[in-house]
Amino acid sequence: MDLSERIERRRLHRSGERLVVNWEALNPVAHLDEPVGRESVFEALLDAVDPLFDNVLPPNAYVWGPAGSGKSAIVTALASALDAELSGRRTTISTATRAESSFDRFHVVYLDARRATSQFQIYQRTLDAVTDANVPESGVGTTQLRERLESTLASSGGALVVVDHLGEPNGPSLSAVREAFEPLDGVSWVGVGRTPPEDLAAVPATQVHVPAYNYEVVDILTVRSGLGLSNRLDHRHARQIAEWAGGNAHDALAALFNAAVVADSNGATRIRSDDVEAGIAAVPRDGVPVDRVLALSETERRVLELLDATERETTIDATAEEIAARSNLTSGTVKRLLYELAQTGILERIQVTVGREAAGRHPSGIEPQFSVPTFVRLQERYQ
DNA sequence: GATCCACGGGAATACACGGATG
DNA sequence: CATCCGTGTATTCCCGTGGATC
Repeated sequence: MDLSERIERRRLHRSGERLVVNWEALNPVAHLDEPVGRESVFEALLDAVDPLFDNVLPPNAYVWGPAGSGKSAIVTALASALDAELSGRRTTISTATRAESSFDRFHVVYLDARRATSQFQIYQRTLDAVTDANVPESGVGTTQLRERLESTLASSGGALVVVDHLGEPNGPSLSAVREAFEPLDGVSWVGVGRTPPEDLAAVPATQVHVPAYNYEVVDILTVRSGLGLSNRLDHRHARQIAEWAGGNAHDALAALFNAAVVADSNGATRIRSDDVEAGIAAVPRDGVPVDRVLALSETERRVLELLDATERETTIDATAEEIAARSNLTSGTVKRLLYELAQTGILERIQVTVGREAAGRHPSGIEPQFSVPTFVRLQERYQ
């Protein structure tokens, strides 16, 4: 640490200034109101929903692109902007004439398939978004909920439902969304996923391709760190992270977030090279986005938190015992959960040398496939 | 009483390996 | 030498139960 940095640190310490002034700006799971550098994709999306501006339901559509290309950032921004725009005026999209005061208008609804995993959830959350009335969370059948959604849509102005994160393990597929909304009048939907349309059956004809980021990742890091840090992120470091991330904005932001966590916990007032290295090292290549982990059930998240404090390089069996001892779950259940998490890609089974018995199938160990420090930090914040 | 869903528990299946068999 | 078999684990799959909600 050179003298000027010492002085700077002392000054900041005295003034109570912290490295991170806004964690939310660095949060790789959160999106800005105005995504950086995706203007042409925005235009293509607006073309896809263009009939809306003539008060006509647009055809269903499919938005697709690789991991970390900003699909979620774009569609969340678009959905809320469109909904706000359309809430300002009544529409005549629906043929129904019943005049209801507050929710008699067209809605644009954003659904996260990571959280709306069943057909029940899809209806529940959609209905909740288009009505002011209380929508039951359980105790009522899926059919009943669909009927209620149908009549609500008929009396209001209809809806465009954007369903993000399609085709992930344990989540609904594009065809599940089609089946859910096909029987309903007054709904168009936009599916969002990674799968190329040629690998899907019965894809909507309207498609928007979101290509991977390229040079824009540096800009994203610059904008985010500008909002989140009290000291400018060195451009060299931004370039280093972007280069490593190879166009995946999620991974780049996770690395930046981790670097900030390390630097902050060391009391540093700026992000240094070592922080960047550590931040990058904690994000697995071709890993799973942190939000998928945050969307898991409370029990699963607890297991993953405890897993972080567990010994590495040991068998699943031993890991499960250790976690079970610190939770109120049985080791059998923990073991099953760990296996399930491995099946969905959140953990990966690895070869392990310890504990190999003479006979029988070889045990394996497990390794997280997501950015652990990011998850742990966000998990704490969101509790 | 109905409904959805998370848990727990355990049955069924897959795999590894040494030894037997063709 | 290639396959099959038996035994012991690891892993997957499935279903009943109970909490929470309406």
